[in-house]
Amino acid sequence: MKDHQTVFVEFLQGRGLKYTRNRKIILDIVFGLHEHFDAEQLYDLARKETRAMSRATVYRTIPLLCEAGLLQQSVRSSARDTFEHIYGHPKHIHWVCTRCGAVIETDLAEVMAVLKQEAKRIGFSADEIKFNVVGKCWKCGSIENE
Amino acid sequence: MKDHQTVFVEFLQGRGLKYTRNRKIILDIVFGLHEHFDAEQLYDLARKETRAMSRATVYRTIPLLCEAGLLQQSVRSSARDTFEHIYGHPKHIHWVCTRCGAVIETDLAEVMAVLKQEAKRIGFSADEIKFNVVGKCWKCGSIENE
DNA sequence: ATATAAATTGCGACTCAATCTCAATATATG
DNA sequence: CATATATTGAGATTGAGTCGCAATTTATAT
Ligand SMILES: [Mn+2]
Ligand SMILES: [Mn+2]
Ligand SMILES: [Zn+2]
Ligand SMILES: [Zn+2]
Repeated sequence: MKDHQTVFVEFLQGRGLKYTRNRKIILDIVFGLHEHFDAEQLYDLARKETRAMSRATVYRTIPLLCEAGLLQQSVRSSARDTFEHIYGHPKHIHWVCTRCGAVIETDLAEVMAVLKQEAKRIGFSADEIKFNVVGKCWKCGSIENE
Repeated sequence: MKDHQTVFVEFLQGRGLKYTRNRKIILDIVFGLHEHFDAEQLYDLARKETRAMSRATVYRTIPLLCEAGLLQQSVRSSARDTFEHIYGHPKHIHWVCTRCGAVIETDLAEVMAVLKQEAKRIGFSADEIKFNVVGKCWKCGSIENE
């Protein structure tokens, strides 16, 4: 399996785009982070690497990473898009607790079998899977009243 | 099964809120519509019923309907939240085509079995399910190059 | 190295969905 | 009717995300 940098470089080349210093910084942060993050967090981290980094560049790089199959929009939280790197990671379900905000992840493998069959049936070629379940985690579910 | 109006009235009562003329208009539109819609569309339709209807009221009523279990945020499209009434409707997967924008729906019943088991295992009480698959529909998938 | 063409960048203005403020109005209850 | 409380519309405000543009960087060719 190619590493994420190779994937990105090849993606950029195929589009006639350049693997620049700023894009490298962003890529490294994205694959160094192992939680969900939003654009602002990514910007803050990138700013620590170099002062020559603007929000615009961050916002412009995110869709490139998504189109390269490296990043994916995840759970939308408090009116912000959040993201997570997906390259080399198994697909998973997000269980989002509406009380404490926790996001639990569980494997999606079992569901994938059913899903692939369904995709074949309707002739759909799937790129991204977003499976979010909203409710209460085990901790918050037992509280109920306060 | 209670009708949606009863559900809403009881929900409002339980909160010490009132079943007003505007809320009734919005509820009726929401359950008269059978496609996904956004707040602006709902506002436009509500305006046809009465001029005494503001965007603020529409935006304020939507979360009430969601909390009552009648409405659910659906696929987010062109930077807008879209919604669909869910009360009395089976859960379904959304297959979103990135080329033509089509949203195909298929039943989620088969997946639900696996999901319920998983929910039990991690002690999560699920309220909403959002299962979106992004990719290309059968029509757009065969185009590829242009 | 120098020249040329093309892509990238930061800055800050801009967009626009969604939220908030607040005074006027509607509603429920007794 | 009187009182208390919830609702409402208008328009201001917020803020995530986008865009235009001139300056800069990068790749490639001479
Ligand atoms: Mn995740
Ligand atoms: Mn639907
Ligand atoms: Zn929780
Ligand atoms: Zn399509």
